[in-house]
Amino acid sequence: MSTQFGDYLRARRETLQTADPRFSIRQLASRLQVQPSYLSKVERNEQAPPSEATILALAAELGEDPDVLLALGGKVSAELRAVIMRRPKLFAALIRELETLPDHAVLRIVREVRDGNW
Amino acid sequence: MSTQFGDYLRARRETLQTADPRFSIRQLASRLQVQPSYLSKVERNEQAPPSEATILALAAELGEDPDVLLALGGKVSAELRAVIMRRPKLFAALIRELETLPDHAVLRIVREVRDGNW
DNA sequence: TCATGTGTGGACTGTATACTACACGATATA
DNA sequence: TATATCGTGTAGTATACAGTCCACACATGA
Repeated sequence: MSTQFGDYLRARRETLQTADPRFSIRQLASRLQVQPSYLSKVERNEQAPPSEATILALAAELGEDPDVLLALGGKVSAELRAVIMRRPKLFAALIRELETLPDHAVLRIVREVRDGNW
Repeated sequence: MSTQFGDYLRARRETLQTADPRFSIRQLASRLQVQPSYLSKVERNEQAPPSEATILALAAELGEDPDVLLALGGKVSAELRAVIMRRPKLFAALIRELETLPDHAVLRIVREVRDGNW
């Protein structure tokens, strides 16, 4: 298992906690509407990463990028999946093509599309 | 529910069956290593679409595009998800940017990347 | 010392997923 | 008229997912 999620979450939460007691497991769990013991287990990788909805809430609370946190949890957002599934052939070809392309090249595409050069 | 999957599958299989008895529910199910009653239910949308593995086997048997069939089943392949999860921020930005871009423009990107213009 | 807050342990739960097993009646074939 | 093949109906199942619930021990501050 990607034992990453819990470690990452714990590190991030503990950092925030030093400056703000609202980031104790208990208080954070309460805002996420889950049980503290559950969150504790997730942080210690005793429990698989939460659902997409909970991870998104978590990202919002921790000020993290939702897509990154979802990826750490082994997920891709339903939103992105929906975009792909609308034109599966097209996006499958694209993603496979870009798999090995370096970051800066992909970013250039993103920017050019955004600037309307297409 | 996307009542599409079953209809599509049934139509495709029946077409093939007219020319080749190997495409009866029973014989096809046998090659897929599932029960015929299960496949029958899937075709009549009485049962949710199968797992990714079974859909991929189905696509191979029917000569269909795996990504398209997966999409009809409401899924995105683990392979593509893995590519996204390796660079979630990058691919999330890209996919959202391309969401509304017309097919031909996306295809142009695919071709240009393939031709090494990046 | 007592209330409050902290993290954690153990057991259990509801729902979904992805099927199987077996049987039935209809149809076609020999 | 056996035999085989067809599609389908009913019931049941194993596993994973995404948590809950309650209890415990420790620490801190009033």
